[in-house]
Amino acid sequence: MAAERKGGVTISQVAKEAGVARSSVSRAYTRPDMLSPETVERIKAAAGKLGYVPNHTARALSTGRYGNVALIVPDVANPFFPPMIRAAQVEADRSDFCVFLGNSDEDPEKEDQLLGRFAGQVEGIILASPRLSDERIAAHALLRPLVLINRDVKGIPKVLIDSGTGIAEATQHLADFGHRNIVYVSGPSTSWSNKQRRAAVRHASKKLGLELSFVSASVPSFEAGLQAVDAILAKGATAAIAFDDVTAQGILAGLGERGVSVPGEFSVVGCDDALGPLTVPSLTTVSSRSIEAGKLAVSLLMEVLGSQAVRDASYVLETHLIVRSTTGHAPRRGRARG
Amino acid sequence: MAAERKGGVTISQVAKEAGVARSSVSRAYTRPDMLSPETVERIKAAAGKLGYVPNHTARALSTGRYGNVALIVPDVANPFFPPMIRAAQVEADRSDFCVFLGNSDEDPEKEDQLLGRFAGQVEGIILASPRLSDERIAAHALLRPLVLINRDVKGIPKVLIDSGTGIAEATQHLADFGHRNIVYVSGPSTSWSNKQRRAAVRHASKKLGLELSFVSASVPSFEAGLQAVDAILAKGATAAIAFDDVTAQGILAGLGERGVSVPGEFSVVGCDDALGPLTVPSLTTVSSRSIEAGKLAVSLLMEVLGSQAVRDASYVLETHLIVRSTTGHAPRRGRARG
DNA sequence: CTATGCTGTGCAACCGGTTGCATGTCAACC
DNA sequence: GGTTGACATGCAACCGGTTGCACAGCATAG
Repeated sequence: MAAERKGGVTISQVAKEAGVARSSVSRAYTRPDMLSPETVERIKAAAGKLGYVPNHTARALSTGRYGNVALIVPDVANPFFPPMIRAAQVEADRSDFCVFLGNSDEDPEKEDQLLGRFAGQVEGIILASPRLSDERIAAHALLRPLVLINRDVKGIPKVLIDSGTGIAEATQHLADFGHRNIVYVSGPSTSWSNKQRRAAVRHASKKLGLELSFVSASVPSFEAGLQAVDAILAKGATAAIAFDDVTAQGILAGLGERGVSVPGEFSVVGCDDALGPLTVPSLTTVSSRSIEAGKLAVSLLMEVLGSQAVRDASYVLETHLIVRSTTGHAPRRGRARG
Repeated sequence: MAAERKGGVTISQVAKEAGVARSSVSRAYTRPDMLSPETVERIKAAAGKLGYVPNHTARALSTGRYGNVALIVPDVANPFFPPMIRAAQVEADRSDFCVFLGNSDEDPEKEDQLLGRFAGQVEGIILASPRLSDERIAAHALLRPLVLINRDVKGIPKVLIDSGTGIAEATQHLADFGHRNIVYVSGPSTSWSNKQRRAAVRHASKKLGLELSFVSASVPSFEAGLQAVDAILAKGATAAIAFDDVTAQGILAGLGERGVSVPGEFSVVGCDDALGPLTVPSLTTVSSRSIEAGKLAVSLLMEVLGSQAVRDASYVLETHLIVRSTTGHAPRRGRARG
């Protein structure tokens, strides 16, 4: 309870107060079993009296264990990431780790820089949906423990969200509703997730005998979705599966503008469940499991830090379709194009 | 380009390589003007050859300048915060600072803990919309530089988003459309922003001669908005201003369920512009300026770090109404209740 | 030609912890 | 009863930088 001055109480002050050596104070915290119970007691009492708090930084310097991890994402403001960040944060907390957050702005260069800046003060790094090349990722992984989310690089531990399963369900769902001609509105070509989703919808359509076309919304945004609508309608489809929810919302807005009712005349499926049931009408989508991914990535990293051995573990999270209000029966006859 | 081993190159190795003392290597980076240009040159060359990178942690230990700041928010996943976090991140980056992110889960206790955990390794902390008591905040501020966002504690530098101006515009906007009876759907009672918004709508209504009632959605969530709808309609109002966009979305959904058309029969205004134009119909709302707030808070913190003197600066950000599609003319006659 | 001052560099202490090793104590064992 | 060993604690070096001070070299002033 003593009034602490700026900078705080040090181990030496506690040692003096308790009448022991500095090393004993240190051990009272790190290996109390090495000391007699009474000594520990006495030291803790002195520490409490002085308001001592171990200095994270000093400890890190001598042990090399920083007690920090970094999480780097392409865009904090993309609704896909915040839940993941939050989960990672909570999980790290359970191990008494602090989380550095980095925002790469979708820029590989920036990502590289951040990796460097954090390097000196974290024990491990989690890279979510990295835009960096496989080579650079591998190079960084050589220097310090790295865990990837939604990226598959040989030899590096990773957590993958398999949106393929959910997309397959979505395709089946549309087929069940009688849709015979659908469109996949694809996202960034460099995205691992986009590749996976595209492949899944193709595979499922083939199996179900649906006619499938592709429309590209190079960046996943509301505007891109909006602009894709004409191309989508031109394909003569009655339903669309979008790369993500934000794109899907754009598509919905575009359909609205053109007087196409959803789900009466056209069905739309999103991906990532980034918006929840918040929208009107609420979007049928594929669960993202980003929360579990964040949590898992941290615990995987902790595992790697514990034993050097774990290298190259992979977790794959399956996803599922969440049916809400933007999908319904295919219109009786292929609808007249507006 | 030399192959670095885990742990990295140290100042001593560079010193040996360059044939100088360790202190000179240090000075080559921190105060090159103290050294002859050739010496600096030689040291940098040696450093480059060895792949030396100054160790952030060691430097922090001896200087007390950590080069890190912490940002603590109540809920990363609340769409209000990610843009702010992102902006803070970017701004910190410009000063070569790294950002720790803390998530308090809306829990004062947790917030206190985080503050403690970060204490040892950051130079300053930004507390966004804290749930902590004024006393605890003041206590922490005594120990280290603190900047607040959306909280007004005497003597502590802060950035306030004045949603009052935007709310006043919203009220005027509704009055212009002929609404005479409106409802404010309030948020958490402990929230500084909620108090402010409530006061603003009251003040504006009085000035404009509008009839105003209150409905409480204790937590700001989609469900809370949904559940508030009956109470709102019971007031006989033709328009509602909600504490935030998420609540507003809930209200829209509830109105939809009851067959009340928006904006034909009822107008809704949100606050924070957290969802952008993504929704259908797009929400009329009050800009949040959370991006500027994040940026400003960091630069204010940097200022405080630079000179001990700045204490107790305040920035106030005015907000404005963003008109989209959920507001319109009041129905001719007070609508028949559903 | 000696006193004075400036410049560039090195020495060594320090930041606040951790940890290998040495020392001292005491009980158990042969 | 002296040896052995377990246990508790202290000493001092170390982590990788920073920085006050001392000192050497040289130029300028008196």
